[in-house]
Amino acid sequence: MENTYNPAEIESKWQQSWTEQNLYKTDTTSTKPKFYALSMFPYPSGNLHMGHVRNYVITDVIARQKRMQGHRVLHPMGWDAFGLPAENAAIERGIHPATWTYQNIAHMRGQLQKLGLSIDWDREVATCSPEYYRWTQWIFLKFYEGGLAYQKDGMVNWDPIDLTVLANEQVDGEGRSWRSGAIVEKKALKQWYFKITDYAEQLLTDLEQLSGWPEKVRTMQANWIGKSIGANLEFPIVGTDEKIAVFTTRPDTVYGVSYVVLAPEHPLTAQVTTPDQKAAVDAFVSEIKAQSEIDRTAEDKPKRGVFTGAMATNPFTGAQVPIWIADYVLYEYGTGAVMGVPAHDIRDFKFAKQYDLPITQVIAAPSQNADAPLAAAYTEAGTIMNSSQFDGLDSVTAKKSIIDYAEQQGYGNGKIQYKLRDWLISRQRYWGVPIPIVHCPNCGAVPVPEADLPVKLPEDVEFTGKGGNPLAQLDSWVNVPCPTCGTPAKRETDTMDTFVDSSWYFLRYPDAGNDKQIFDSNITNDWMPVDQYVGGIEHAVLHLLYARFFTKIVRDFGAGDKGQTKFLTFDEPFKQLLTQGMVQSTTYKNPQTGKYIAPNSITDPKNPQDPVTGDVLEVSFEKMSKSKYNGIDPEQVISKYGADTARMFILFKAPPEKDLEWDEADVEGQFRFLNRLWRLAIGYQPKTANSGELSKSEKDLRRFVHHAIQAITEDLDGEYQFNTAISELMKLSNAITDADCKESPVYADAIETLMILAAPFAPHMVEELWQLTGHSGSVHEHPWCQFDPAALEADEITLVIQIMGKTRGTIQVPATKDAATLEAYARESSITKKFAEGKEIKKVIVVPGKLVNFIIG
RNA sequence: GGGGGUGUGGUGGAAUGGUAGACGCGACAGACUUAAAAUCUGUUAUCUGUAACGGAUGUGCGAGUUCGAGUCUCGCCACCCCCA
Repeated sequence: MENTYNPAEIESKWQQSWTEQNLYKTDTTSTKPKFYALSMFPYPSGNLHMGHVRNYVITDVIARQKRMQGHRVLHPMGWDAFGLPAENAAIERGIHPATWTYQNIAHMRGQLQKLGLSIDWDREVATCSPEYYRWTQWIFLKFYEGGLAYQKDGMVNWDPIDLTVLANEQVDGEGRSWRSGAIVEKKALKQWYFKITDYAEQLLTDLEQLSGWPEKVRTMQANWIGKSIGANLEFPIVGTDEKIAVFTTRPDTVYGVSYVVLAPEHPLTAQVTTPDQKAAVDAFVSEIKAQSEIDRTAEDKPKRGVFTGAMATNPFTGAQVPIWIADYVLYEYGTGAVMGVPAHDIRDFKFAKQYDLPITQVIAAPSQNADAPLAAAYTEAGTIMNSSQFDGLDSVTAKKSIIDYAEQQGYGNGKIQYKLRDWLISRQRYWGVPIPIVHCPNCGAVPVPEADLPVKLPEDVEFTGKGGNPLAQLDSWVNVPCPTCGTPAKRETDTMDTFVDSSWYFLRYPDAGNDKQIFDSNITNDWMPVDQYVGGIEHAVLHLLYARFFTKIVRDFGAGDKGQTKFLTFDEPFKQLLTQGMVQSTTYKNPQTGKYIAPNSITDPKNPQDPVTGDVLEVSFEKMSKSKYNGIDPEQVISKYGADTARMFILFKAPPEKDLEWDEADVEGQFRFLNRLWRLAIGYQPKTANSGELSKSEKDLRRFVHHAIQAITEDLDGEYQFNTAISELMKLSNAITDADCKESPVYADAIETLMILAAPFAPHMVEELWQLTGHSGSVHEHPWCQFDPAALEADEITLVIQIMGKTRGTIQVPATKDAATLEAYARESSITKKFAEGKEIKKVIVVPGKLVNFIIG
């Protein structure tokens, strides 16, 4: 019998064996309760990194434990396989994007398999395969049919490096592309959009259903949707019949309007501008086009604008106010026009100060010196003033009264506004899902008939990196007859944002092989919603919002002939969400030059110095990345210590939602623990039961075993505290080592329990031990342990004695829940006698099983 | 500026309002060894003390509630994230 722990050998052996046994094939026949465990699928960039490992190991432990607990588990994996890096590889290295992508998938699948994940590979999907994107196109057609996909001319975010359009969600706080990092430009283009704004209210209110999501993610989504309640008010333009509609969240301040602002792009801008202001306005408009949205709207940047020469009437006061254009007003938001109330809005206040516009206060601050002019905008609630019949109302009530009045008088109406804007899905790139539309000179935009799907990507394409979208240059693909009238027509050459692909993949896994329809709704409704979704916090807004949006739309498709009114029977796709923290590692940075230094060029890690300049380096933990030279390759860790050690380390080192600091010494610690576990289990012989009363040490060990079962089961139940679960495994292992009843069946039972409890965490090693210790079948099919509350009862307890709430010592007493008995033991103890000697005991607090507290005077 | 979060030993982190620091890492000491590695044993919050049992302080800071607060409440401070 082999008796040293050799991870490399046993891991590959069991990975192969499990595959041959089909051990992780999804159970589709039993009546067990279902559990859908899902990891966010990876982009096949070429190599697995530690973030992936953490993500998939967490999901795997959950899946394994749920299986042992008697669930039928769906635990699939796939590839978010469209996207720019494949196309860039094609341009740089002359490899076709498909070849590059499928090579990467094959390589990364192999890396994943080395982790010992209990994945059902029969359900693998790749979003770039025609079998998959056929249904992405089908969804698009349904969207189009339902008016949820539409084309619009718009000012779009243009990435000058990737030569494509980006969604708002893909532009970061500095106005840079999330992928290329280039400063995004504004460009007018006809683009395809999804009407996510139709679902804004549902996406907001249904957040309340998501009690299994981190509060943080729900808040971020709510902020992104950005609901505000206000009014559209109309300001007639003096000397014309036109009116300027403004959206405001503060109708209560309408009597304080001192000017009206149009967005520079607003169609009325050109119309109202007077001849003598035209030159200034035109110059300003062209200047604004170059600016990012962030620069235009940030509150701490100076606000700039130009007077158009025209005037508008405030319908409430009859006063005439100037019409301006300004950088901080965006055409896409609201009505593209705002009213300027300098006294009660920070930006308006700055603007008015800068251009010397009047500041009229209409809300009194509670503790304000009545005569002093405002030093800054007062944006809080208060009492209305200078507002005719509304004077004296509090501003919150006045908001509603003024909206009512505006509606009566025909000045405007109440309006709910969302910050969320429609999702721009057009991308001018090759490696994505072709939008299934043909543009016909007679019929306009014509959807490709469902029977003709998929519209396949052509393969004979040249990638030069020049001239934009390669698809648009491929005449043989572009030129097709119109599906309706047969006239020569042209295919849409835009492809879809890859976030479209990942917005519905979780609906496909339950019926991944279906080539007749997107999925059988009975099967998907059976498995969905996902019981536990695990992934990175970086998707808090983008992917998770889009996936929720898609789920609601697909739900509303209806199933017609099946007599169902809804295609999906649930509102939200992900019941529980776990956002795992980053994996960080040591970085060395030269504070003088700001450069990161590779660890292998540092001679003394305890006193790190720049090998070139000799400067003392800053040491910190940062997210692993190539540019910081701090990446740890999962494959190297696995080949050195084995996947089980890597799994244990990553789960033990930090709670799952927190950042994890990679530390080789801690990895070795886990390797040592697995070795101890190995030696412990390998030496035991199952004994036949000996009847009779258990000895004290047997009882103690049994209590320890059942405590561990309880603690680990609770740690894995919903809250997922893997770190404390593993510490319980260690404690149990320590207790077994120290036990002095090694011949007892209790001892054998303890070791067997330890193996079962450790199985989800270190699946290979435990499987090997299970077999070596004479068990048949896989430990992973063994039922999870049940704890016996009776076994937790101790004969003796440790009673804490407190005097005036301060712990003074402990005594061992026979276990009882009776408060009077416990108090009596405590009164008798030498501790109490010492501290309460000669004093009156005024009050006694007894917590059964825990403590006795004496209040003395 | 708004919203959310975090703050505990040398270190990662544990603690249903009930013995703060579980478990691990590191460090120190010892056993084994010619030696090292591996393994095993012990010590390890701070200050202080005795012959010995010990005592005081301690969860960012300051208040409060409570017999009792790392945990609950209020006010600060620092850092992080998201949105402006």
